[in-house]
Order: sequence, then structure tokens, then C-alpha cells
Amino acid sequence: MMNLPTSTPSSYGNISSQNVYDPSSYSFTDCLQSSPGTYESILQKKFGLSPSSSEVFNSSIDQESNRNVSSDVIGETPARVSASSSSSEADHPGEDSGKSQRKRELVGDGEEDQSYKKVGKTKKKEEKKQREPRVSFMTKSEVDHLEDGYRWRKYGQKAVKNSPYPRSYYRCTTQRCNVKKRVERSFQDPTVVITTYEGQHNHPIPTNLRGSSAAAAMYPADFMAPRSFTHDMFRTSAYTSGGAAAAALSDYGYGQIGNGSVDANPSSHQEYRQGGEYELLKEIFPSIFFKQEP
DNA sequence: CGCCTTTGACCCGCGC
DNA sequence: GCGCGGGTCAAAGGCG
Repeated sequence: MMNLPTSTPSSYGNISSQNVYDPSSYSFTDCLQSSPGTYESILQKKFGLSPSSSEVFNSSIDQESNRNVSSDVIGETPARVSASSSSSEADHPGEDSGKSQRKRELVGDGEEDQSYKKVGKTKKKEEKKQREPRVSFMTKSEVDHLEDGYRWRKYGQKAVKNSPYPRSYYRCTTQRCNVKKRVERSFQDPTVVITTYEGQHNHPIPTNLRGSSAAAAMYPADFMAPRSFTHDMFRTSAYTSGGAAAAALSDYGYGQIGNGSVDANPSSHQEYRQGGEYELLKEIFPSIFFKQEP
């Protein structure tokens, strides 16, 4: 399908928080993130935004410790930054560190329960703290789970507080990859899906995906900027039907994705591929990046 | 048969 | 200390 010509280095430059594009016809998108060392810095460097410069970051970025990123995106976050929060990902290296066992005992035979609790607790305490960077963005889509080229397994679903729509939790099925993703629909705009990625893939996109080879099909929708983001970091053509995300990225200079139906006008292309954000984006939208075919 | 989704229960941190 | 909300687990069931 489409390859990404990685676009030309036409305008690599810097983008400043506001001239990233002209908002003319873009609606936007974005994402952001999180950990101080990553996205924020990226933003700062590349976009010239300072995390504190606006609520943009505050609200939606989950500072490595906030767990409410996505929800906050929607709901407005009080910006609580605590220091640590969920332990989960932090200890994930093995994935089943203490949790799996904990549960298993519970559910399984009730013979030895209790051990898990403590174990888990202590452990968690120590390891809890650092979180994986998170990137959240809104996409206009009818399907909740957008294809991005990786394989995900749904491991949970919870009702969202102020929303009639549930939030789904997915985990990358690749063995040692601990990337997670949360997907929920905006209750204000049911057509909008809020996706939050956490962590970075440490492996290539599985080539043999069962449904579709890759992600080309993905992102059927259009990216929208979380309301909390005031600066558009990524923009995309306004609601095109397909490939908006791609569009967004392509605008970024990441090449084009999608089926070419993206009409994002390249007018203001800017390239960001040089920094860490490229990597992040890559992780998040591998499909877009790897789409090239030999 | 293998992989994935569904679902109810549990853990954990936080605010009151 | 209690309740709430978010996040995760794993058994069970479904599907290709």
C-alpha cells in the first residue's frame, strides 16, 4: 500500500508552538505526553513549547505520575501530580511480577491467598514510581480500537465515570513488550475516540498480523485535539475520512500514510523526524512509519 | 486449536 | 478508616 516517502526534508525546522501550521483547515490533534524527559522536552525543544507554558501540558499530559491522563483529557484535570501512582507499569518488566500470582491465588484455589497481597504491595512500593510515557490523542472514528499495526489483547474494560462509554484496556501481545493502550469514547462527542498509549514498543511491528497487514487501514478517522490541548502539535486535515492520523503525521513530515486520501495540505509541512518525538510517534503509529514496502 | 473478548472480582492510591 | 475510581487479573466463552 502506501509507502511513506518519508517526505522530503523540506521544512525541517523548528516549529514553534504556534506556527506549526496554520489552523486554517486543520483540526488538529495531538498528543502529548508525559514524562518530563520525553514528550515535554520534545515539545519544548521542537515546538518551543514549554510544558508549563500553558495548560496544554498540564492537563493532558500525565506527568509521569499522574494516572489520569486520558480521563483527564476529557474531564479536565486538576493537575495532580503525585509522585507515583499506579505501579503497574513500573514493574512490568516481567509482566507478571507479582500480580499474576496474586490473583491467581485468589481466584484459583483459595488455599494460600493472602500472600499475594503483601508481596505485591511491598514490591510495588519500591518499583512504583516511574511510568512509561503516555501519549493520548483523540480520533474521530467509529471503531474504538484503531489498528496501528501491532497486536493488542484486551485485558479489561471499565466504566468511565462521567461517560456512558466504557474504557477498554489493551496490552501489546508481543512477549516482552509492555506497551499498553487505553481506549475510550468521548461522552461529549461519541464520534471521538480517545486513545492513550503507554510505553514504547521494543520490537518491530508484527508482520503477520491477522486481520490486516498493517496498519494502513488504521485510523479511519480523524484526529482531534483533546480539548485540553490548546496548542496544536499535530494537525491534520480536518475531518477527512480516513487517515487522518496519517495526515497528521504526514504533516509532520513523517511521510504519508493512509491511502493518499489525506488531504492535509502540505503547505506547512514541518519535519520533526529528528528528535525523540519521531521515535515516539513511531512507536505509536508504527504503521504509519513502517508502511513502506520494498 | 489458538487467540481474543468478556466480565466480575480484586488491588491500590487517593480524597474525605 | 472508608469509599471511590482507576487499573489489572484470569476464568470462561466465542470465533475463525
